Amino acid sequence: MLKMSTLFLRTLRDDPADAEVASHRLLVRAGYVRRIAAGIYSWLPLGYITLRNVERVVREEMDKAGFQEVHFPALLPKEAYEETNRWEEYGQDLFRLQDRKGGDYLLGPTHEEMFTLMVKGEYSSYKDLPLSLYQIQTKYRDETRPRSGIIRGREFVMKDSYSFDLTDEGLAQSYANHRAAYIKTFDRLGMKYNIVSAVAGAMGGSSSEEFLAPCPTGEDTYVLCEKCGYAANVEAMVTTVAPSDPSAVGALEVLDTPSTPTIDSLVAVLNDRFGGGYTGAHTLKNVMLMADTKAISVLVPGDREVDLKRVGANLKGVSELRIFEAEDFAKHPGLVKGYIGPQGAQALGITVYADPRVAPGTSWVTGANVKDHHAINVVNGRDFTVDAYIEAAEVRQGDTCPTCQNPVVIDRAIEIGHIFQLGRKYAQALNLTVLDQNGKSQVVTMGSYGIGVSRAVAAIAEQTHDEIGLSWPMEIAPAKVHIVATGKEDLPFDTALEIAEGLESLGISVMLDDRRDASAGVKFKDAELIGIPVIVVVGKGLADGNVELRTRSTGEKIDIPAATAVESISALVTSLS
RNA sequence: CGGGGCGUAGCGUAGUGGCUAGCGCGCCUGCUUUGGGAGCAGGAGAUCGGGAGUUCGAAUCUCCCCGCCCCGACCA
Repeated sequence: MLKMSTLFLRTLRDDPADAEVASHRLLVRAGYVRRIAAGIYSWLPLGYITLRNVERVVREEMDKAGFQEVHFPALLPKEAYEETNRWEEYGQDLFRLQDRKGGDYLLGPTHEEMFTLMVKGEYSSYKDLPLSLYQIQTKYRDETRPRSGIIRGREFVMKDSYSFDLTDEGLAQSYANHRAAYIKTFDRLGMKYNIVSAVAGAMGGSSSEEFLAPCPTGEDTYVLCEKCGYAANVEAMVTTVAPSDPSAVGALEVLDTPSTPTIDSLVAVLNDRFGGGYTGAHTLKNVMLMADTKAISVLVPGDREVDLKRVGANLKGVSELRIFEAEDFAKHPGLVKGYIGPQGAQALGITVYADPRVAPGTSWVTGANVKDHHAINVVNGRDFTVDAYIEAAEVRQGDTCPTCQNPVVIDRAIEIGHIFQLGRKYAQALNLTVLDQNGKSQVVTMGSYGIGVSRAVAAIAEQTHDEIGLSWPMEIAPAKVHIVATGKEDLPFDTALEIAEGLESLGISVMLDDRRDASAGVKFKDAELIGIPVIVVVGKGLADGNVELRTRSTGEKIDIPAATAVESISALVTSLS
């Protein structure tokens, strides 16, 4: 039983000045966490109980799914990470340190290497597979910009699992098992979430999905079709375009269009000359990018910007992507800034990528590759060649759903889980093989699955709080019932304690506000701020033999007889669970 | 890393060159009060983020450094 007279807790009347998002503000005000440094937090008793409750739910669901818990150190030698090249690749985000002998160590940002090596050390037969292992660990990433309190910290608690299979089909099954376990986990945690397609990324995994908790302060943007339920990370959103018939389009014509280096200026001149009817959507924007050391051109309709995140996510094997700079133009004298067209781009050694909207047969107004000149009736496939199609244009509210053609909405969310099929990258790099039925050595295929445990605490707070404070789902609240004793006589305090003991004997956790010196108002405010789902007030109602039962989330209040309070409270707890 | 804001007691803050750095919350003592962040009286608590400089005098002006928050870039 948590007794507020002795609980290590101090609530704050004012919002902390350095907290902006609700979860951060309220978790600090209600005495759950305290900031130690940017992105680094301490957990006070109430916060730590809540965090452990989330951990407990996650652990129970992983165990139920047949995954086995192990535990690695957070402090790791660099060797394994060198073999997979991540000592370098992870860059500045990796916390590195040295021991007294000058040996290089890191604080684990994720543990693919260690799991792979652990399995390699123990197993060597296909008969041992499939296998799924997990851990709940403190992870360290030296984020460029930690933010939003514990939503994006530099130290955070994560559940990471890894599956090991002989075949691709086996991996697909392990992936499905994890997906199902995640659904159960997040349902139990009382979260609203969407499962969205994500981009597998440069490592070539075939399937990847994110569990996103919708919330206005979330940092991930995703697309949702409210009609058919299609959901995708913005990077993974697919564009569908009806085919177009170019036969009616006249021949390419070059126009003298002085001083029109921007889409707007070009549209104005076109409308002036042809009597209107042109918009940015009729023009073709040619954005020049450097993909590592290669110059590429990306074609999008003139009314859309190129979304570099989408291009980067969909361009395989490119590590750095950036907009052309002055010196890049200097190296490509064939490109006339402001008047670039895709006609003949390949002859200049440029690879042409086009957004699906720039479909074969579509006709455009675009640069003529001559200063102050544009070309009209420029047809894809007739007047220029696209080397590859790639999702490149920004996604907008109202774009067409790829499965049902309904307009999609764009929403913000917090990423609380990510599952993906890793494939053989790590097993290959670290030489994790098993013998198959034929005695032949086979590289194992892996999946990797993560849940942000500490982040989930914040995400739940974001989704459930109201103007007056936190409001936890039953499963993770620091206690199920918060009993407030008011008045100056002993009776309410004695009665409250009796009820509390009665509940605890039924296995219902209780926080008892037994402070003699705090006024009723203070206790009520604290109870609302702390957010335990059931609040019981034992005070003046006792004169009529009653106590008051409140539901935190709805604000509903009813009087119940004190004599049968334990039963009534227990029933309410059950109904809210 | 680019842009913006900020740093004064545990928390929220006032104080643009001049007296002992002010106020509210919280904390301690006493009395009173006890169903919506009570009242009165007394009290403790601050090297004004750090360093250097200008000045008779610096929380206040100048320079350097550190830290924090927000937007963007970045984030297996």
